[in-house]
Amino acid sequence: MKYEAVTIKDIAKALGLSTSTVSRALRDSYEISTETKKIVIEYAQQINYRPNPIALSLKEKRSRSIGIIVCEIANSFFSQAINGIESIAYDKGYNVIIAQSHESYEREILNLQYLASRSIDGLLISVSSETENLDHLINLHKRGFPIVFFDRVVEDLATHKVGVDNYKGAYDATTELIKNGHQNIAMVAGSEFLSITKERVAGYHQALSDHQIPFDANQIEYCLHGGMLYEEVEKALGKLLYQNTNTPSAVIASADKLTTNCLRYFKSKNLQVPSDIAMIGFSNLDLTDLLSPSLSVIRQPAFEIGQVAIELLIKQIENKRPTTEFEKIILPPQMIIRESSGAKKIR
Amino acid sequence: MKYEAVTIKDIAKALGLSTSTVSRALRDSYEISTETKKIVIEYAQQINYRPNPIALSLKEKRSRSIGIIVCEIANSFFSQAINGIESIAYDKGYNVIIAQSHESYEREILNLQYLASRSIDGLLISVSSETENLDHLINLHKRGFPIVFFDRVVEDLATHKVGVDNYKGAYDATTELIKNGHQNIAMVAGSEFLSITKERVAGYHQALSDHQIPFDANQIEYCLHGGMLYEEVEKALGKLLYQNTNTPSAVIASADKLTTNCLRYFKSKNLQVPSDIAMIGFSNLDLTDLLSPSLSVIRQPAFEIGQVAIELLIKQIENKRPTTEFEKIILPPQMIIRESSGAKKIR
DNA sequence: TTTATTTATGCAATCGTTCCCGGTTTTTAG
DNA sequence: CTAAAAACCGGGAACGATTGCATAAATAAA
Repeated sequence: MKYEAVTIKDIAKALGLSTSTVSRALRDSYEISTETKKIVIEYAQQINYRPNPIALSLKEKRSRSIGIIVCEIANSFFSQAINGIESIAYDKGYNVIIAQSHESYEREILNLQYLASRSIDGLLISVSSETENLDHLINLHKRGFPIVFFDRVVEDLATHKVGVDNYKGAYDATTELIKNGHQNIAMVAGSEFLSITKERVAGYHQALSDHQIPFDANQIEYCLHGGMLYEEVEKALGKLLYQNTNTPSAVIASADKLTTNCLRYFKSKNLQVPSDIAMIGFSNLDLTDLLSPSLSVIRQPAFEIGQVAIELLIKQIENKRPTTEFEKIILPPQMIIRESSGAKKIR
Repeated sequence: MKYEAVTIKDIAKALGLSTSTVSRALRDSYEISTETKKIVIEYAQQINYRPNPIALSLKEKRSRSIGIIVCEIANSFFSQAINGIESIAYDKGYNVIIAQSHESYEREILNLQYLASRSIDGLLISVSSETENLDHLINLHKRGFPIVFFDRVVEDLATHKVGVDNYKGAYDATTELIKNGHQNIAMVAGSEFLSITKERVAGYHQALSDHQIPFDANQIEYCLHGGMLYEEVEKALGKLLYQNTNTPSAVIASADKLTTNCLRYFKSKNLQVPSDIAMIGFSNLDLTDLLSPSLSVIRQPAFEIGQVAIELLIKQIENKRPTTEFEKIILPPQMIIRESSGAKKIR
C-alpha cells in the first residue's frame, strides 16, 4: 500500500513552469521573480508539498540520521541518555536510529553493519561489555566516519569521548562506607574489558589505600555481562560473602543492573541492609528512594552526557575539514546518601 | 567530513562492464552468465560493496523504516514494548525511528510531522494522554498510510490495534483487594481521554458491583499527565485520602508512573503498606519485587504487544492491496500478588 | 539603432540503483 | 545452411531534488 506524495514535478506541471524554477522559488532564490515565487509557494502550501528527504539525501550524500548503539534501552541510564541525545538531535534536524547490543559483541558488530548500511552520518556508541576487539570501529574510524563514545569509552581510538568521573564516583562511595565504619568493603564490578570498570575499581582501590585499609583482591568480582544475568551476580556475591576469609560488611555495585541484582540477592538470602550488609550502587533508577531501606547511589548525569555527546557528533559531522582535535569530556557524578550505606550492625 | 562509499559504477568501470550488468549480476539475474556473475560478486566482496539504501529507497518509494511514537522511553512498559518491536523489525530489515511525546499533544503532532517528513513506511503509536483530537492521525490514515495502535488505542480509527485486557486487569486487581477484606477501594487513574483508562475504570467498577460494593465517584481521581508529574498524583491522593467521607483502605494505580508516584506519596506521608493502605498497581518495572513491602502488580506483556504490533504493521505495509480488514488483538494481563495488596490493619 | 547588461526562466547533468528495451552473439532446430 | 531461439550484455530512462550553464526577453547605455 503506497501513499503518493506530491513532488516538485507536480507543481511544475500544474503551474506550467520547469522544475528548476519551482525548486528555486521554494528556496527563495534571487533569480526568481517575486511574482513567480508567490504563485509557487502558495500552490505548494495548498497541496501540502513536502520535499522528499530521500531524494535530498541521495543528492547531498548525507542522511541526516545518526546511529546509537547501547546495550539496552530498558536501562535507566541509557534511556535517560537517549532522551538527552534526542532533545538536541531533533532541534538540529537529525533523527536517531537506536540499536541494542544486549551486551553481546557479536550483536554489536551486526548492529554496526546494519547502521552503516542504513547510511547514517555518524555514530554514538557505548560499547558492549564483551567488546575487547575494536576492529569494527577502527575500520570505520580510519575512513573518517564520525564516531563519539559515551559512558563506556574506548581509549585506543582518537575520537570525541563523553563520560563521567568514574574514579571519583567509586572513590566517594568507598570513602562514605569507610566513614560509616566499614572496613571490609567488597566490589561487584562490571566487565573487566570496560574502561569504566577499571576506573571504578581504581577509585575504590585508592580510597581504601588512602584510609590505610589493605586491598584484598578477593574482594572484587567481575561480571562479564554487567549484571544483565542474575546468575552471574548471584555467583559473584556468593563468592564474596561466603568464600572469603574476611566477610565484607559492605558492597559497592558498579553498575545499574548490578545494583538491582545485588538487592535481589540480599533479599533472597534474607540479609538486612545495611545492618547485615551495607551498600552503595551506581544507579540511575528514579526509584531508589522508594526502596527500603532507601538506596544510597552514585548517579550519573545521563541526560547531560547524551546532550554533550550528540553535540560533539553533530559538530564533527558538519565540519568541512576532517576533525583532528578530539575532546574528552568528563562530567561529575552525584552521590546521594540514603539509608543503605549506613553503619554496620553492632554485635 | 565525508566517507566515500563504493558504488555499482565503480565496479562496472573496474570490470569493464555496464552498470546494468553489474546490478543484475549482484541480484543473481538469469540473464547474466555464471562466469560474469562470479567475477562481479567476487570483486564486489573484495572492495566491500554495499548497496546504497537511499538510492534504493528513492527508486522503490519506500524507506524500510517505521516510526514509533510513545510518551516516554524511560518507562519500563514502553522500553520493553520497543524491545519487542525491534526484535521483529530487525529481522525483517526495517529500522525504527523513535519519537517521544512526553504526554504532550502538541509534541505528538510535531513528532508525527517530523516522522512523516522522514518518509517512514508506517507508524506505531501509543497516543499521548492529552490526545483527544485525532485529526493528525485521521489525515494520514485517509491517505492510506499504515498505522497500528498499541497499548493506548483509539477507537474511532479503523486500523490494527494491539493492547491488553485492561478491563480484566482492573477487575482482577479489584477483586483481589476485596478478597483481602478491603471495602473502600480508591483508584488513581490516568487521563480520561484514553480508552485504556476507561476500560480500567470499567473493570474496577464491575468488580465492585459484582461484590455488592457501592460505587462512589469520589473514589476515582484522574491524572491528565498519567502520573508523569508527582504534583498531580500528590493532589489526587490528597483528595482521595483526606477529603473523602469514607477513607479508602486500598488504592489501585492504573499506570506505571502512577504506581511509583503513589508509593512515593505513601512514603512521604509515612503510611505503611499494606497495613495503613494496601495497593495494587499496573506496572512493568522489573524491580517491584524488591520494594518492601513487595508490590502486587498487574503486569502487561509489553514485549509481546510490541511484537504483535510490528508484525501487523509490516504485514500491512507489504500488502499490495489496501487493507480493509483490521484486527484488534487483546492480550491477557498478568496479576502478580505480593505483599502490598494484603489485608488491612486490624484495629 | 545597436550593443551591453540585467532579469527570469529552462535544459540537462547529477546522486546510485533498477529495469525496460534493444542489440549482438552463439546455439539449436528445421 | 539458414532461420529461429536462446543467452548475454549495454544504453538510457526513471525515482525527486539541486544547480551550473545556456537562453530568451527586457531594459539600459552608447
